[in-house]
Amino acid sequence: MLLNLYRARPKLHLLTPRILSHIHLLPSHALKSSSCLLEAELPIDHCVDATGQDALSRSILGEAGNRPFLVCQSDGKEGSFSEGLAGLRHGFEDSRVSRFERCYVLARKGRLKEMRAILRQMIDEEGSGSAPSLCELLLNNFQDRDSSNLIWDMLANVYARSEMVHDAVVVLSKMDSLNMQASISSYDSLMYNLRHTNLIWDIYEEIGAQGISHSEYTHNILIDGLCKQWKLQEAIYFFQEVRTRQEFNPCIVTFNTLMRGSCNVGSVMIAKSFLSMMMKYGFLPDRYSYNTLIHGLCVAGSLEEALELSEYMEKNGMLLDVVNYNILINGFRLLGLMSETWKLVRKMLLSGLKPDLVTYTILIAGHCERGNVEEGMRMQKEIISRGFQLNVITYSVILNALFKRGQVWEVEQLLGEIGALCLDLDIVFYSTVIHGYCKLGEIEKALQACRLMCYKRVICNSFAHGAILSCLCKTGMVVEARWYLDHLSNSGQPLDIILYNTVIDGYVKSGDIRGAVGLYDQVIKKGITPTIVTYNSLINGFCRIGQLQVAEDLFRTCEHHGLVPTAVTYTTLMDAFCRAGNVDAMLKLFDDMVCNAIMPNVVTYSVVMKGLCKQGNLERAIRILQNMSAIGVSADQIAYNTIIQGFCEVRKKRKAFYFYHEMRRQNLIPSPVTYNLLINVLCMTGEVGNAERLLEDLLDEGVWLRKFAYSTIIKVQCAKGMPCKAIRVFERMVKAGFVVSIEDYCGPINRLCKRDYTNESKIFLNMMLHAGILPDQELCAVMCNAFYKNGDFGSMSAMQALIMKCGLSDIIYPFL
DNA sequence: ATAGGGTTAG
Repeated sequence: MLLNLYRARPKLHLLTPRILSHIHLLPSHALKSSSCLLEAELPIDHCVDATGQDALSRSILGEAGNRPFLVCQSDGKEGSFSEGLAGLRHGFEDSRVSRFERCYVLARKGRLKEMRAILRQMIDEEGSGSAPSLCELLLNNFQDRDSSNLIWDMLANVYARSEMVHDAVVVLSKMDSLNMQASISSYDSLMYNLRHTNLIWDIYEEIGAQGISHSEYTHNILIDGLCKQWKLQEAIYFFQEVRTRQEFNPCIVTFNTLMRGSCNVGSVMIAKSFLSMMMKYGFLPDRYSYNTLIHGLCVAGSLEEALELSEYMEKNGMLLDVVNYNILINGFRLLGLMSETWKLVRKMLLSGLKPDLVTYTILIAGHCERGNVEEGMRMQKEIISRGFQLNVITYSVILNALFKRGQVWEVEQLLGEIGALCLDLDIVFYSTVIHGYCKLGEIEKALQACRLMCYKRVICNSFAHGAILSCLCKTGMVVEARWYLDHLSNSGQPLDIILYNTVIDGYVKSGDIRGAVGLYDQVIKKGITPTIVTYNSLINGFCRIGQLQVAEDLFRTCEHHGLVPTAVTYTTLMDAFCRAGNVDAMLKLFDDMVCNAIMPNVVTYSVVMKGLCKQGNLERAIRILQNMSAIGVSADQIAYNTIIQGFCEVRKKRKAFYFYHEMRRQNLIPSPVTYNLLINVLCMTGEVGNAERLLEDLLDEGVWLRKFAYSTIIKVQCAKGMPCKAIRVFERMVKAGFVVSIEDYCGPINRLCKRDYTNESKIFLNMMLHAGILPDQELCAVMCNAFYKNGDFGSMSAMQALIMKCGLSDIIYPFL
């Protein structure tokens, strides 16, 4: 589906402000006002943004659509859409009335299960937003009948359970106005479906106001909701309150819920105290109690205690189940101990349990995180061969790994597979894809995923906003990113610092330090606490414009604010010092960093090596390279390029090539920059032949080179009087698909003219004209002068004709 | 009940 939609969807423009204004989404600001939230909870057809307009969905669903009858509008005419709808409506009436009739019969006979099934089916067919019309139907056709209260209540109940909370509320309020009382079960269901929102309190109070007595579930639902909203304090307070007022008898589920809530906010201690409280109440912990605590311990990194607890559980006669094993395997994964996981899997198999999709997902995620994507992919194949259907979480994990590895082809392949499965893709999936494409610079693809997400009306959250913002920044649309951010902020959503960081960095990257500082001021004004990342970006911004003093001041500022500088902070400043030529200051910072126990990483070491090379201290640079791998930081492409560049700059070819081979021995793929450096150093030291051979070898290997590699050789060949070879390399360059410009011809022609290879320079000129590029005045002057110097007056007059034709003014001849 | 996504430096 995903890929199909990519192709089939009419191409919208880049994310224009008009569209952007419609993809801000409701969830957080919806929490503030109940009416908005109810809109937000609805499926796509009834989602309207704050202004009540929804241009994007109109443009997709057609102007008339408040229900997604996509088929009806296939010819694009509004008229036919409404007619089609009216026709469908008409046909519905009878069946709806007769089905309600059956419900009344069943209600009278007390066959409530069958009655519920009919309502369930009706609501499934009608979809969300159907409550007003069903209520009207009931009012018009079944007023004053027996069992009405029951039918209405069941209708509210079924809506609530089908997660159509808005419709459930419509039915309940209609009931209220008709003096019918709803059951606690309907209120419980509604509360449960609103448990992620503030409205949970409103419903709870409504129950009290209606004078309906609580069920055994009511309090538990409220406590669970508060825990889900990370409001542990509030949950505990409510728990104590109703308990002391003796309105509530807690059960095992209550304690398990509170334990999970405690663990989720990182307090295993509090969870443990609930466990003992539970036992004081005379409850024995069940499987859920243990699993909750074991999970909490694993997430907190206390794997040993988690293992002890699971042994204790086993000793108490409770066999470990798949969930339990999964929790423990995940505990190993969280500590990066993938090599230990097979023991648990084996134990699991020996006790007759089979790993499930969750087990595999944990294992795949773990392997991918440790960089072993191959093993992850192997497991993917294994689960499929075992007959599992992967779900959206597993796919997200794998996609994320592939994106991080830059394996675009595999990504596309997998997206195609997923598209064919008609999975319901969720917000995490989309933000993974958007971020992934963004990082790879595939902005158009990122925007496509963005549009698809909006089209599917998947409600955006902070992660997805972040993905959109970084996408905009990366395309150079910082102004739009800022606009988007302000728009989010104005709609009342509390924005997290990461979103601000993204845009602040966007400003920095576009060279707009004032924009960056301006936004930083906004952050402070709003009372949002900046993070070290905020400062890192600002420091980088000032470094880029050469204001090192300000950058250093900022560095002190974050220490004052109690923020701990990271390797990025140090490395940014170190690199700035290095560029400013102050290698000693760079090394001093490096020492400070080590003294402050901030671990340098591969980027830091590369900067240090760059500085040392700049100082001519190549031996020490080599030692850094050796040391870093000794302490477990493995050198990457750029680290090797740095040292190779160091040696190239002092023309030490042997050493440069030594590290090139070393790089390949480490299974690192040299980058185009590596080859530029090597070819350049060969050319600069007169080894044109070797440069040519290297080029040939690389091309034979299928290596992708930059234009620089070709043009460096061409220039030297021309300068050394090898025009024929130069022409051949030039042809290869064109054949490789590079776009050639006038400069690419000027280089060789200048050099050939200088050495009086006028005939050969004419070949380059012809190739250039053939490519549709006209010479400029400077090039004509160079050539005319060369022809004049060599007495080639025929060519001179031909050149004159060309000058006229190109509309260039007269040439000044220094020789005349 | 258990599994997935974000910002910064060479």
